[in-house]
Amino acid sequence: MSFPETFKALSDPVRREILVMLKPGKMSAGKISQAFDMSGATISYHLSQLKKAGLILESKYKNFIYYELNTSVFEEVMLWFSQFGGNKNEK
Amino acid sequence: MSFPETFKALSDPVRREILVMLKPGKMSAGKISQAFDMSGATISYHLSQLKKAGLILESKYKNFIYYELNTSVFEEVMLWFSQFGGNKNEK
DNA sequence: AGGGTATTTAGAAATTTTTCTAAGTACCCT
DNA sequence: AGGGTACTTAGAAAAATTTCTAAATACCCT
Repeated sequence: MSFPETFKALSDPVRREILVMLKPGKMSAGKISQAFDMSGATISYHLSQLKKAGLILESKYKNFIYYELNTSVFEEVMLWFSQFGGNKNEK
Repeated sequence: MSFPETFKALSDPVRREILVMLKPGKMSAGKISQAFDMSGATISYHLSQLKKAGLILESKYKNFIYYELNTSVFEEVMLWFSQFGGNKNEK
């Protein structure tokens, strides 16, 4: 939820890859896990970090837990970056 | 220089604060150091991380080393974020 | 040249992060 | 109910990061 947490969450390559995987839409923890050569517990840990940072949302259906991007938090981070004038689309 | 390095560099609060301090322009290592309750060696370490990440540039004049933002790398990071549609200014 | 100032480098301690295995929880489905 | 699947939690090991002090480097200036 807090800014420092969000940046910490974004600093790990595995977590960034998860975010990219979620671009098309919801995906279950197990399906996400399959993409990595790591234990399910480790991926669960990364998902919890992303969730704590507010970057993803979770929902349950049957035996599965689905994760999806929370785009509003991305906007906040973008806003932080825009103070450095890096935003070419700025007026 | 590499993407993962850049995100790692941005994950630390001290380093982000340094970046904000550099917005108005060049500043010497010593002057930056004064803003923090840490040894000069520690700030030097953080500056080296930011430099390695390409986020800042260094130049020397007399007995001082000056650091300044390297805005082009910020743009690259913004670009990464824009894939998530977080950029409100996008066409 | 040589003392002084600014900053970095080295090496080690402290802290945090990442990862694993094993065990636990929760829900599905017959 | 009870076996099975999906996922998380706990606890510990391994790895990476942050910080410090002390020493080194580099340049200024008289």
